[in-house]
Amino acid sequence: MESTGLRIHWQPPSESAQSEQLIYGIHRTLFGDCLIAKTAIGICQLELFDRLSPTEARQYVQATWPKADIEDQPTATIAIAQQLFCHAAKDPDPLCLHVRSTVLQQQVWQSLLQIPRGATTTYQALAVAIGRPKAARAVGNAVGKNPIAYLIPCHRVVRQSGELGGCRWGRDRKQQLLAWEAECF
DNA sequence: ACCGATCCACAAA
DNA sequence: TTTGTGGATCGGT
Repeated sequence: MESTGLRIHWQPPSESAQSEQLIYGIHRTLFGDCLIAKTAIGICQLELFDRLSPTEARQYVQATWPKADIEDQPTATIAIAQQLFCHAAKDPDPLCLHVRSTVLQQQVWQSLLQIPRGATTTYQALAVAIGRPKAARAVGNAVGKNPIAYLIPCHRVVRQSGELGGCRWGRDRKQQLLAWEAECF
């Protein structure tokens, strides 16, 4: 319900060479240090870490977007961090995402957006949903490349066997997010 | 050609 | 019952 306003600008990887203006900030949240980066178009990165120092953050963002002109500007991202992990966020501002993806990644990530809050699905089910029933593993790879934590809810995907499955930002964090969502139902 | 946020069947303990 | 192992699978680099 909170994802009513989520517009996504998809960009093919072939355009990855172009340089961009990019600002970012680190913010303390319930789930660790949240790194948020955005372009003029929208949020292009949203990742969670146990701890992320300012220098690490800068290096990390620069490594992810080698051609971009980046600038630490937390005042521009703090509002996003605040509205994200809050039950009572009423009238959340519509957010815009700016993501670069392959065709499969776009299919998979769009499927992720349809998993309701508090629910989970499996890598296998996602594979079936996009018409590639044998590609569970490739789907897992695509899920694992999601650069927008929480808003594109990759944490809601578990193994067919019921095991938790992997997580780019650590299994603990995946577990935390799921527990939190189950709780505030 | 190699690597994965997978899955399944089947063997061994 | 539980744990381990090997093979199938397939997109990304």
